[in-house]
Amino acid sequence: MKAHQTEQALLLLERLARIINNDAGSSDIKPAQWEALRFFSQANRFSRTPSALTAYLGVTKGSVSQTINALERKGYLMKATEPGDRRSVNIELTVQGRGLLKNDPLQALLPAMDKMNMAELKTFNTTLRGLLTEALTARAGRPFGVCKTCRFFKRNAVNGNPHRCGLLDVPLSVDDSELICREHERVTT
Amino acid sequence: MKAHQTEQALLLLERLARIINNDAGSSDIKPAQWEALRFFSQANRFSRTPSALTAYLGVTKGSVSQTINALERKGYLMKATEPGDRRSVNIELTVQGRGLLKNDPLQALLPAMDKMNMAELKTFNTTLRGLLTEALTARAGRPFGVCKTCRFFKRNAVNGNPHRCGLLDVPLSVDDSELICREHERVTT
DNA sequence: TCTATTAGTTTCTAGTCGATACTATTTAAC
DNA sequence: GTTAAATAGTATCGACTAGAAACTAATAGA
Repeated sequence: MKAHQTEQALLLLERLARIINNDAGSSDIKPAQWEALRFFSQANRFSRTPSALTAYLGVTKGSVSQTINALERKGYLMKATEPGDRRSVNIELTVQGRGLLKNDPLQALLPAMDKMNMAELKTFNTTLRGLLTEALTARAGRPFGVCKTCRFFKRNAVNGNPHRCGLLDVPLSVDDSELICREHERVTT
Repeated sequence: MKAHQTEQALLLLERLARIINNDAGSSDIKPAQWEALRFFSQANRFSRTPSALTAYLGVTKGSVSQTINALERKGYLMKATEPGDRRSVNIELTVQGRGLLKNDPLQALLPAMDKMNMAELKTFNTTLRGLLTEALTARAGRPFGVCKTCRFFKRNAVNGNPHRCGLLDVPLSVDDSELICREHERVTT
């Protein structure tokens, strides 16, 4: 009985995954490019680099390099050498890039989510997080996550810059603390 | 507050989707080829055709044709002309093809699912089904599903062949009724 | 019968992805 | 303080994926 439900879940997940992953909408942006745009729009300043995207997506750096080049060619992001470390590249979305995200095809799922109430949504998220963690550990990936749920996050450390990252030992603005970080380690409640 | 949970759900879904969709495991089988294998292993005899897979995946027939050719080349399936309609092709997995599915990389998610109890699993499935339906109607896709949950399914119609499909007006074995059909329309309880 | 539809294939172009080999820069070791 | 190792990224190759468009062959309909 439970085996049947499990089978169903896998089947549903697989189909949903395919649609989410594959539906590039009507624009000239391919699925992998959408994922890059989404990531860079949500990553904090330590994570807006090709290597962070590489870790996030779990693909090789060669693939990421090409995807980023394609987006740069199309004018949706810009690359700049990091002053502190001239090996690394900082990526910033252009106005066009941010504009594109307003029509993200992933938003097609919003109506279905609106039908859920708060409790259902939370349960759903917990389940998804469990599955994601399982899948990530199976391939030795990092979970990523926003600063304020990280074990290195120090709230109200100094005034002026309200928060602080205890790992990198740098100040964090309120905006920073809402963004995704490659160093994120979930706090173990 | 709810907006935040929704955002989280989308983020989680996207990452999980990427892993599910993209993890081809260690074999020489690519993601799209896995999906084709999974489909043909679960499709009933009306649905083991290139066009059914085309509808299921929501891609163009050209892509499907290539994927099927690749699998045939590798010896995981066989094509045969349908006697009744010589335009259409019937696809049958080979022993090697079925053997491959025993090591489906999607099984990496099973441990996480085992942690769920029956009620959680059912809730999860309902949620997924809602999302899938939403996503499918947005792109005018068919839901597919197993015969016994179809509105055309007639239980115990005749003896000998216990069940029957009311749409195609053909007998169905017990095995048939457990398989996925392209004509499936969910019964509206 | 002539036409439209349906099932599939082929070819083209753009992009994805792993693997491998490569450059440039920083860090660590001695 | 130079040399070695690690890190960030790029370039190229081959296999695959995907949509688009042009095509063949078979069936269904007017």
